Amino acid sequence: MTIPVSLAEVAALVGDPARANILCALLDGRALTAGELAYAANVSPQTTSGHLAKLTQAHLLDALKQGRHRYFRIATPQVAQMLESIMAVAVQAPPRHRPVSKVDEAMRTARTCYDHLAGRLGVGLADTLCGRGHVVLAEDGGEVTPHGHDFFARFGMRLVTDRRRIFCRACVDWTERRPHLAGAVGAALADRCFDLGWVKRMRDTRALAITPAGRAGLREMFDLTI
Amino acid sequence: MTIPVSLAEVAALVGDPARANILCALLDGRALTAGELAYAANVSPQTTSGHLAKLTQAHLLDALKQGRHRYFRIATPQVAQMLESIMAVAVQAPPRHRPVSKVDEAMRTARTCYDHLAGRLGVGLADTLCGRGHVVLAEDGGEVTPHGHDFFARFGMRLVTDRRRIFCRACVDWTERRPHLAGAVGAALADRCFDLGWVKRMRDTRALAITPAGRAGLREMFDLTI
DNA sequence: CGAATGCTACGGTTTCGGCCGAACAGATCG
DNA sequence: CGATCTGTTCGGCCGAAACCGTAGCATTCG
Repeated sequence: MTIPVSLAEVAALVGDPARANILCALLDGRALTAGELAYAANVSPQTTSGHLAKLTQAHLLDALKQGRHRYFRIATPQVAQMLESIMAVAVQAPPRHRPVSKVDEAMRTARTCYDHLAGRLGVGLADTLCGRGHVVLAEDGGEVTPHGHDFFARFGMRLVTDRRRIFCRACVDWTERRPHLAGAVGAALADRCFDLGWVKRMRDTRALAITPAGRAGLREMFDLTI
Repeated sequence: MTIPVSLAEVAALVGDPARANILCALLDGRALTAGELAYAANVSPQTTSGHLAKLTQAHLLDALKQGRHRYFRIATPQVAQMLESIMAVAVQAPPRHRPVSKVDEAMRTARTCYDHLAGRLGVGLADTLCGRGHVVLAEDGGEVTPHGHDFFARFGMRLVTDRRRIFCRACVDWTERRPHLAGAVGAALADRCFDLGWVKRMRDTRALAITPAGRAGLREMFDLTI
């Protein structure tokens, strides 16, 4: 019975509100300092320090020392996927009171999800790609069609055939409750959108701003108006 | 900031040892009574009752009343996948002291994982299928090749092209630390093995017994000796 | 070299939640 | 209709852990 024990240990780590805030803040893949995370978690730096120690000891986070700062980031893609899957359950579990805040509204439009795009933007892209037969998505998997490979190449995406992350994966969007594109394909798509200057990161949030160029490009290439 | 809150709530539910035991006991997809779950969780029936109330209220479990018993089971495949992904992190997170017990040894050989096969058996099947080019597996996705479709048809599996679960999925095995077959294909493969009488469930555990017929069949069809 | 900054270590307080004993509600059976 | 079994509710106990204040160590800057 050693399995449930470690299961509970990891889940308990995520189960604390302050630590959940920290992990969510790191979900866009960037590395943040202990101070920034303390602000994100709404607790004092001392308390945050303790939490960060636990999270790194359990190898949920990586710590990177740089000068008098310490940068923390999600340790492995598995950890990010774990958090995603918990969120997928969390959003549809309780039909609870869920007030819409202003920040949430921006997040709902477009945001990063570890290394790919989510929100209305992410779901919209996935819809278009599905509708045109470039990809096929289901709740727990996905596939790029030959047409899709051609299209992605024309779009300027380099699909690396890595041994560890070949495939595209569906990730249930926790605001739209429908799948968006994740995995290697999702990451490449997001990279390309950043390179083209279609979207830009905003300060202090995972929400993304869609630039005018992005608006035009999305309409032209993907029939998409957000 | 409503997302991290619900994230923490769900994770905290899984984060209690007793509840983790309950969820693990239900991971093979069967429905168990409150009493059986109390035994599995190693706590009193009263305590278990409280835990079960919380889990069903959060829609992690389904409750089914039948006579004077109440049967509980995992509510949705998403919940099962969430638990799998947490375990995937849990096993590789701490290089901790991990004593090998006897029960664990049986589990390590062959067991069910929600609705598909895991352990040395599951990993071995995945290896063979990969090696022969019937499926391609990566850490976060998978694909059935045309040859694979033929082979599965010859093997007597009915691959339903359901809109919701088309694809095959890799599930990182927490004992072997390598992927085994999950998703619709994994479930169909497991079903076929049960139908052929190759494996049988054992009492009070998710471990599986491989029958003599199974041993022969696995060697003949899959070059596999467990 | 002192001062300021970023982070961590320690102690004490407080709150939260798991746990069991006892009592209660339905269902089944003789 | 009592006896028994399964499961739930209530009340009180107790331990674990989250939190902050104070203090201490490293790094950078004036």
